[in-house]
Amino acid sequence: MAYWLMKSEPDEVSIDDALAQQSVAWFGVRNYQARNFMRDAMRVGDGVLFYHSSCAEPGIAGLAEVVSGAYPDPTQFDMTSKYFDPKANRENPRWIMVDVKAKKKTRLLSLSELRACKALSTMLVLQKGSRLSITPVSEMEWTTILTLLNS
DNA sequence: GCCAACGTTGGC
DNA sequence: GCCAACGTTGGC
Repeated sequence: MAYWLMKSEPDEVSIDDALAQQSVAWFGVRNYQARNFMRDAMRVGDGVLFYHSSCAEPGIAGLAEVVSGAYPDPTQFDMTSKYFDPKANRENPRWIMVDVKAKKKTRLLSLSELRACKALSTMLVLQKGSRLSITPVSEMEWTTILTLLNS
């Protein structure tokens, strides 16, 4: 059992949008490191911190769970999609995704609050210049965040 | 909209 | 394999 932080732009898929669906297909990841995390390390049942990025109030907005293994992201083949990749082909897909099920909306644990918590200073998402949309979260970080959410 | 930081591309 | 140029991310 591992833990992850996954960024979503609430204008595209917010925690409310995700809760309204049975599960959310995490399409659109176009970074090899993030892809490799999904492909090589994620397992069904892993815990997910649902993070709102590129918005007025960035931060953790909910809890979710990985509910599928990795499979090809169809938007790479869709010429009308902004995620279309001309170098991808069906025989050898470049980009994959997983399905994520939102479990609950939490209070907004803002970026500033995360930064203020010393126990969370190791979080990859808080490192200077970090842009990865999917990052592993340690068990200690996960536990600390659950505690913060209940306080 | 700005801009720092990072990732990717492609010529050499 | 190097590295300049370009594109993207994402907080502010």
